[in-house]
Amino acid sequence: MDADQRRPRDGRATRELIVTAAARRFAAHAYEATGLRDIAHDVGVDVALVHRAFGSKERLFVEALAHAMRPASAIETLSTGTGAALARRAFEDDPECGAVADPLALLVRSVASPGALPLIRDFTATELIAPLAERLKEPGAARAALIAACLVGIRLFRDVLEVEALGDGARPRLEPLIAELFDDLLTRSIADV
Amino acid sequence: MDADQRRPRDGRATRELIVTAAARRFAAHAYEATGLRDIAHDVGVDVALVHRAFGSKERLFVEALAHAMRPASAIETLSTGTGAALARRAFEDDPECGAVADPLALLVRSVASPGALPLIRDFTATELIAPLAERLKEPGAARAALIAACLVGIRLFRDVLEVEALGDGARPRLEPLIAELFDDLLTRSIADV
DNA sequence: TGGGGGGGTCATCAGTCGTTGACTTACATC
DNA sequence: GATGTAAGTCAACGACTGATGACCCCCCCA
Repeated sequence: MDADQRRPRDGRATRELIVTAAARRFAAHAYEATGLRDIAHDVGVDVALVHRAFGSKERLFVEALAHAMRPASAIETLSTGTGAALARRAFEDDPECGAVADPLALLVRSVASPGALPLIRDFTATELIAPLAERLKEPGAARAALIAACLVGIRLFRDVLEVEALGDGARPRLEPLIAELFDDLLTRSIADV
Repeated sequence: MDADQRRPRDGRATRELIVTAAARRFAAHAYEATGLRDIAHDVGVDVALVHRAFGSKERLFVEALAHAMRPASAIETLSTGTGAALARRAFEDDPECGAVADPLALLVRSVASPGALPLIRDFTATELIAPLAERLKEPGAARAALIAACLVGIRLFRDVLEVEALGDGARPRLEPLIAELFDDLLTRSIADV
């Protein structure tokens, strides 16, 4: 962008820039499809610096994931929200995350990327499902996982596969339906065996 | 495997072998993570042959997708089935597909793989949602897309992310719940605007 | 004012990938 | 049995990836 005026040599600041750019790249394309060189170019910096600042691409990815999580409302919305709030997340990014990428978008894009898989697996279990689970009535983990799975599935179809039937045009009719669905999952009693 | 005894030089037969091996590989790992060399090795053949037989990796992928679809019951189950039958597909591969890989597993693994994305996008729209849609009551496309999205989401969490809460242990409690969910999606009236 | 440490760059490595074209071998046909 | 054609192999290319290590230079501190 602004080519001539040099950025001050501030390690912390550029680290922040890199992680933000990485989060955006990873959320817009998949893990494999995003090169360190792309991220470096966004920041206006050499690849080697990106690599040395985080040690490896994988480390940078988890850092980006954590960074996107930081405006903690992301999970907050998911765990305290009603079915309606959850249904909203099926159609749009968390508005609270501002400049940072929505962690849900990040997850959806890079799920099934072999390199990112173990990272996302861990992230999903400890950061997404576990905190959500302990706020729901038993069996919390199952409810949480089911809701998260459907949420991810819908966003996958909407954002990645761009399925027409789930486009913005269908939102007015579908969002209430999905809200009811999620409310069901949140509250309906689940029979033992 | 059997190193010394050569397979007869039958182009059609080896083509079949290649496409089958490809379907299995693509269903077990992601598109990007599967190399033509892996597939060639499975069949016991040179990479160049695999490539020349299908023109490109992408062509081989769509061929594998179509091949997995062939025991057409895959879509049949999805489109004629009740919520219970659909819920079953959330927990296991279509038993009808036999030696061939379940197209759903194939789709789940490679969704979000940048290389496979346009192919899967097309496949999902024309082969999965469209035939399913025309058998459901209005709005069929929306119902179909929603069910498919949740199905893919759940299998993604189960098979790829290996989320514990959706493991086989939880199946007895969850499958009926999911069946009710899908029945709702199949039949519940959807309000206009 | 002069080191020194860290931010930043550069060239390059090692590896993998899909792809290609020239080559060899088996089989079916006359 | 010669021959044409398709099946299959081999070696290599070019592009791209993440990762290194040597290097430069700015800025702070003594």
